[in-house]
Amino acid sequence: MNDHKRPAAKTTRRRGRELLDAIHQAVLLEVAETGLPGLTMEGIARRAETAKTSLYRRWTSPEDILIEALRERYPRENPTADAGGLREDLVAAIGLMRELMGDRILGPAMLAVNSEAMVRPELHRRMWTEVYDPQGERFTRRVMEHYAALGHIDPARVNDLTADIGESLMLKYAVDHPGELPPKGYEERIVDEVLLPVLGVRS
Amino acid sequence: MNDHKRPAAKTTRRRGRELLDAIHQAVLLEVAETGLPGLTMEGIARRAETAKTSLYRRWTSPEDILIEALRERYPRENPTADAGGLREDLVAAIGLMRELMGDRILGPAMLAVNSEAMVRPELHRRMWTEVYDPQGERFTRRVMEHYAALGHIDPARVNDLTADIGESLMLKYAVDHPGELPPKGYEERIVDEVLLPVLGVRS
DNA sequence: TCACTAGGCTACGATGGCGTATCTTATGTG
DNA sequence: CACATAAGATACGCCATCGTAGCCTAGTGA
Repeated sequence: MNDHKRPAAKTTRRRGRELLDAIHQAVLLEVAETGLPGLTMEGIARRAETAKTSLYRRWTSPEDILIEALRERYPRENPTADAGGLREDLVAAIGLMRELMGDRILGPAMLAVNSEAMVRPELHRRMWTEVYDPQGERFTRRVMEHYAALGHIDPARVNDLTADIGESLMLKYAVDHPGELPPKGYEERIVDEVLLPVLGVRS
Repeated sequence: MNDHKRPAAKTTRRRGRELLDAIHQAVLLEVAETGLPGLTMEGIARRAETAKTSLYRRWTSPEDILIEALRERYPRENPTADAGGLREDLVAAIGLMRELMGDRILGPAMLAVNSEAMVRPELHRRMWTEVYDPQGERFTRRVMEHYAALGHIDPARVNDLTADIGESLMLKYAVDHPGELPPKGYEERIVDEVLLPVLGVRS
């Protein structure tokens, strides 16, 4: 059954950037579906419609592909502190996390990776050194420090613990409601009912 | 080399409770080490030093064994509200979570299960219906409601969000510091710096 | 236009888990 | 003490992934 002219889909051979993007896409979809431990070279190859050998030529493990994909795709948003006052900036900072969770591809992928990272410290370290660190992060804290410097809030109230509250509540929501996003207005509630009181801002 | 009395280790054939306990122990250790997706009938059998067939006789999947083991071993502590006043009770309630995290066997096992559950809603549901629900839980909330009923705090401040803060911060600590326990005094900081201000208790 | 390179295809033995069947034997009960 | 039952041991065919080898070919750029 060998045609002289095969169907276009088969004759077009992707290379370089195009192929790389397809593989990155594939590894993210794959990990979202099967979980990190279920991530396999064959699976990635199947989904990317490429050959296993092509993968082995460049990477030595599924995890390497994944980390590379994440490093490229992970959002590097620049949080504009002082965009709308303390309250709005806090809401926006926490909202960044919702955006990530809500991303149809990145969201589930990050979830899968992070849940593995809880159990594998090396992976956790790797994510920080190879994915998160290059970007910065810690938005909420930056916002808090900004307004503390302006004298709007007591600097003593800004620390590792208080800066973590917002993200931790979003995280817990994800843990308690797998596959769901927090309801509309959740960030606002976090800010109004928790963060502002903690920062000593009276409503 | 056949003594009438062989070495206890080989001649003693465990059954019933004794064997069951060994299997439960094995599945917990196993899942802590390999993660839930790595959990396998053969692995459990090896670790429990029993035969794979003995496992298949009673269960149909590694996960079933695990859930059963968790249901039996999961602590069913009765939170004594009103043991030492609002602050102390809150610290104690959050401390229950540390106890669990610190348990050398149950801690890692729960971690592994929960991280999988984030990605597998059915597992999440199963944990709630078959492990958590039978016990009650929601300690922090119970404490808060107790003192709200006494008029010590504003009932309006007690809700799903505020009741989650303590556990969520402990959870985030676990996520950010795999394999570590929060430092001594962490629960106290959570209560003093976050919960009390949120509940409107002035320090 | 031609040669080189990157990508694609197939096959391979190895490993390890799956779930089942079959047989042997220890152990507590009646 | 004999027996029914629960536990242990061994073996099987099946399947998926592993990582590598060998070869083929499309696309690119000199």
